[in-house]
Amino acid sequence: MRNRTEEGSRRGETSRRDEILDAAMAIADERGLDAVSMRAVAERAGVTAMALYPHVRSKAALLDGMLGRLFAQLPLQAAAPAGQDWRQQLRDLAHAARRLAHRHPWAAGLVFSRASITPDAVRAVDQFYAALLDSGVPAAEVPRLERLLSTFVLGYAASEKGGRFGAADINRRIRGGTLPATELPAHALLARWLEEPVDWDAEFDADLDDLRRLIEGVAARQPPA
Amino acid sequence: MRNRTEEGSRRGETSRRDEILDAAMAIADERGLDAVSMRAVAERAGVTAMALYPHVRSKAALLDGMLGRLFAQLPLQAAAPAGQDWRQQLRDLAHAARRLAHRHPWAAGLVFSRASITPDAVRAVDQFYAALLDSGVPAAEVPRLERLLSTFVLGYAASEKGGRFGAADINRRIRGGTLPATELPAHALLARWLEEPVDWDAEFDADLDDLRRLIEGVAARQPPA
DNA sequence: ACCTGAACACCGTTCAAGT
DNA sequence: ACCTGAACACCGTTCAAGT
Repeated sequence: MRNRTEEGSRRGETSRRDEILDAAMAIADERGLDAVSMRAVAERAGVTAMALYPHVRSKAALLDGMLGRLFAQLPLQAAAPAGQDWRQQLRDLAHAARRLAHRHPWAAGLVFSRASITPDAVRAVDQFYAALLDSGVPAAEVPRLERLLSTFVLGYAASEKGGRFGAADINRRIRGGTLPATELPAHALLARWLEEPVDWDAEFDADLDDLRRLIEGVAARQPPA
Repeated sequence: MRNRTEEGSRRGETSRRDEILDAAMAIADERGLDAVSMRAVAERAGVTAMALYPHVRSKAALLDGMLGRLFAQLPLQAAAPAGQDWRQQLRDLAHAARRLAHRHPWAAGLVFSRASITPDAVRAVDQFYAALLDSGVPAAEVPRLERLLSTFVLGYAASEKGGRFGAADINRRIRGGTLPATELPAHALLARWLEEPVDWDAEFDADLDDLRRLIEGVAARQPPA
């Protein structure tokens, strides 16, 4: 039933469910995830809150549906032409995921808090698997490396948007404040580099380069068949 | 003011604020993060909800305080004797963080959604920095690699607890269900390995090994001074 | 200084009732 | 089949009032 709805939406038939998810995503984009209440979504969809329940089982299901919509956009954005270099394919997927997280800041945090396994999410993972298989990594290692890479990419996006990385800029304040410098010897040694502002785009690319080398290292551990 | 309270608590003086945070963490451990309401925390602390506000500015501040308490336990658990091998130090820190996330499943998701920069969190980062400096990585690269590693470790713990990794077990169901196998060519090739249950402890260790090699690779790019 | 009671403007969800 | 109104048991937070 729900599957038919999702498959229907893939063929361009805009269902009631899709209208509800669109309303919820618009509210999250404009006013944050906390503003997404059943009542607010309903008002935007031009209906009462209780009218949502036949289309989304619960608020949790609504949040899962929002994530599902995002994943649906991911493989399209990456749009990897077959036969492309696996390095470029992985880079494109990683950049597409980060771009999506920038456009929808609520998404990165959400992805860690629910097991959202929509068909679209599986399709994106399949592209990941294909690129890793191309790299020459042993098949038995592919699922693990996909999880390693996707965990990093999603975690990076979530850290940027959630503010975890913001801590870097405040290190100086803390260091000069409550904590004596003797308690933070490594910070003292790194002071010169901690005071420079960080280029998050460049850092993401540098990380992806190092992770590509990690993959090549795993591939080299065992000669390809 | 707040700093005096935190420093006080480090010296064993149990403040009112600490009692409140203890109550909140106990509720989160027992009944999940959603059960942590101001009213529930107050009841457990033997007081009305409004009496909390002089001690924690808001519910958001209460959540930050809970994370702060967790970070306070992190460096102690790792308890790195000076002069220990940097590889062992990083492994210990990673394992301590994951153990903490297992004991308090609500924490991993929370850490990505707020910029919690308590003195204790900075202390933990300092240990990370120190180990990376020991590895021979250029100082300019240390902050980036600390973020790369901590993002992975926290993301891994959050994925385990939040259910994101659970998707692996369900891949079969999806594959046999709504999606035609032709749309998931890489899943088809990997079927043999996707059907085996995953040992998450072993996978975490394998990931840490690969990341250690990544660090050694960065260190080797430029000869140490 | 610290706590309380009542109140305000919200939540997610159920259920009987309408058409 | 689809939607509504009223209701239930909650939220976080403010504020005047108590001691």
